[in-house]
Amino acid sequence: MPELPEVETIRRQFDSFVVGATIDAVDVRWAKSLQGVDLEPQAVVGRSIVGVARRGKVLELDLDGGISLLVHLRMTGQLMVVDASLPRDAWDVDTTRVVFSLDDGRFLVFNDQRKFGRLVVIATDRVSSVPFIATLGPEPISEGFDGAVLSARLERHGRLCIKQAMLDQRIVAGIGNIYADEALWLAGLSPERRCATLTREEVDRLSAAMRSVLERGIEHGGATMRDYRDARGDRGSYLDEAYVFGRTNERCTRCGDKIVKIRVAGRGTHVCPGCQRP
DNA sequence: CACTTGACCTGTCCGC
DNA sequence: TGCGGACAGGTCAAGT
Repeated sequence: MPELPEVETIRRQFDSFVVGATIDAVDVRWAKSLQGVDLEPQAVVGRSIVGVARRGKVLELDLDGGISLLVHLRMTGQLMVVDASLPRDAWDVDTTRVVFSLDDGRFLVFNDQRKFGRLVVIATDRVSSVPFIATLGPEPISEGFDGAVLSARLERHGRLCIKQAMLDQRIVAGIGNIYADEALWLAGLSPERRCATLTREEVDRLSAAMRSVLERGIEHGGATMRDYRDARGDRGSYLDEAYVFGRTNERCTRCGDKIVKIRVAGRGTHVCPGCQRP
């Protein structure tokens, strides 16, 4: 379940060792995985990767000629760059959906067990019109993000519980189930609190906690439950450091209470009953 | 308009 | 052992 830190990890890797390469060919194994908007998916062939960006959980590869390749990994998607020296059966597996051949002999491989991920080929100046980009809220690790911004974003959603609001990409971009639980623990807030009941001081704490856990996630190369891999095929180690996520029945490092897993807004949610009181 | 449910997918784990 | 069903989770479309 790649969230902001996982996608940012991949973005940085692409920035350092993929930008400059040219796509020589595309092999599509599952047609729905790669789609074009007003363009054939094959429009990427012959183009070089000139830049890479991230918007929320979406990776944007900018190609020359004004074309972009958007990558949304959703739950089980993996985007890896493999060296030509690796034997093909080491990386070409039955979950491989799309393979891009690069001009330097490497392959850009999209694996996705559950086929939820999407690669979208679109004109760069039309990227903002793609549904999963168009409605994105502010970046929680950007310079200007603070309690005032978050407070304004929550204003119209007073009856929503705070965890559900955090998962809504229109309110804030890039947070998923893992980092929502982590940020709420760090801020000492119950995920079930209604947005309208949060004081300004609590929203300040929460905005700072979001930034903190996301940056910590990036430092650890993201979080791997089962499927997430970075561009090198490596796992992220954040869950070794997690405060509550995946630590059901373990002791809270802050108050010693036993961490429990509950259900909030239909999602598995990890909380410390001691320091996240409703 | 706000909120909920279903669809998209496949693998894993649980209980019977 | 075998099997049905719940669950995992991000987003959009459709329904209430």
